[in-house]
Amino acid sequence: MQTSDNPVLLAKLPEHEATYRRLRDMVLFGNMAPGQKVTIQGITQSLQAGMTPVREAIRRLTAEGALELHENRRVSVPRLTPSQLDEIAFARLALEPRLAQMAMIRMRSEDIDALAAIDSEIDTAIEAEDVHRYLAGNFRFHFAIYEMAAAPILLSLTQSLWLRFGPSLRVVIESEASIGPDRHRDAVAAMRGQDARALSEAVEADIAQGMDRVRAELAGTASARA
Amino acid sequence: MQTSDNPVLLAKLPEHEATYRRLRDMVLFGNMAPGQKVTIQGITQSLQAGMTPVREAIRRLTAEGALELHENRRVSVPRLTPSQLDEIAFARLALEPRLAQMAMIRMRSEDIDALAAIDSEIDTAIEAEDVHRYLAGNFRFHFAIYEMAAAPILLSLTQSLWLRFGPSLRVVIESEASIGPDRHRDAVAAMRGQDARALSEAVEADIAQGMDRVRAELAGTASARA
DNA sequence: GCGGACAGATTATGATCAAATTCTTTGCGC
DNA sequence: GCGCAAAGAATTTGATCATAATCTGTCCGC
Repeated sequence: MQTSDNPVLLAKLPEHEATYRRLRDMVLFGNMAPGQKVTIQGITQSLQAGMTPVREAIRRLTAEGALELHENRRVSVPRLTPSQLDEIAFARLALEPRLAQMAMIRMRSEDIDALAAIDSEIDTAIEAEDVHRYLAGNFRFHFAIYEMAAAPILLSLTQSLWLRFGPSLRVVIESEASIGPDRHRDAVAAMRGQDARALSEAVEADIAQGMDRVRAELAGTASARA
Repeated sequence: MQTSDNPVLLAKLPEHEATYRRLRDMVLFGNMAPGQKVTIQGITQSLQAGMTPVREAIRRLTAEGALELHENRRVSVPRLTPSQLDEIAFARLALEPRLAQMAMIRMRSEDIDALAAIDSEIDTAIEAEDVHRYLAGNFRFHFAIYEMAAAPILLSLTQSLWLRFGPSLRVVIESEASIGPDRHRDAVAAMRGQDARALSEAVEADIAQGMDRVRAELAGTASARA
């Protein structure tokens, strides 16, 4: 799965692929709210695309868990329950530390430098309070690592998980909670030292921290809506 | 995801859903060979369906990893590499024992009886050398358990994994290797005794056994093709 | 309340266009 | 004259669109 989204190559993509990526990025980077309704005709107009490509993109995202079909055959952005969030946390903890370890073995010094660069971009995004760039940077940081693991199946499972909690991140960011310790920096340090154990712990801590923030915010909005 | 495929309800399904399930079952139960080409017009004719439903079913299966898109935008059934098989085995071992444990807690005595019944159906299918019924029974046994875990996200990840190694099962069966000890019976016994540890071990052993058979066969056909 | 018509949205079909593969033919060199 | 290879035509396949048919939910009138 291509995550680098080079704009030069993006022009030559087939319509359904371009539509898929635009919708996916909206889901991934907090541009869609949990519970939001998604209509084919709505997307058709807002994205200036035909009906068939939109249909396909929606089906694909639905299969990946990013969107949800109701019995009425309506489509919406899933609203996570605490129990589902636990499932995601469990699966992420099972997959992502492994991916990171597999990646570390294959990593060159220059790859680690690139990761550090991404991480500092994230810091500037945080300072500028640019939510979209923060989320995009965070995604790039994690998947730049995971892609080096050369484990396409585990990677696609992980991508599916990120798609599922993506919409919930928006709310987290809006609350501007405490950022906490920088687990990315710990991870980079562990990779520099080829310390598998430390890397695993850094990734686990990052996941736990992120999921906890979602969990807290989810509880907040749930009570607010009730 | 509906796996019980009740034929009464199946008539009322929308075309694209029915097409999806037929294709999915073909993938899952060894009716498609790894490497086989899948053309949209070919499916249109063999399944007597329209073009749009077939397109959607293929897109959906592609998103789930059951089918593979090439750069030429052609579609085929993936041929697993040993490394990918390791990924699947790792992910299965991470997810399925957990699902089984979650399911066991919610299980009633009658549910366990139903599982035992499925398992004996499997035995008769083996005696009759009915490959399709054996594979379908095996699938039903595992997912009857996993569905009781009430963990939809972990369930869909697991389903994606089964879709990926489904086509490779055909070859395994053709070779009619030794069946080995019946891990299903061990699992049922563990559930009867509410023994989480034993259940986990039975599931792990069943997965390891199954994956090993695929691995051995995969190595065989690889050398045969070389 | 109950029922039916209406509006909005989705599903499904078939046609049309574009891309890729295959096959054939043509031309060159030996 | 023979064989290889490149060019091009024909076929196959995929992508997109416009449209018709179907379904769902709602709103009005009784």
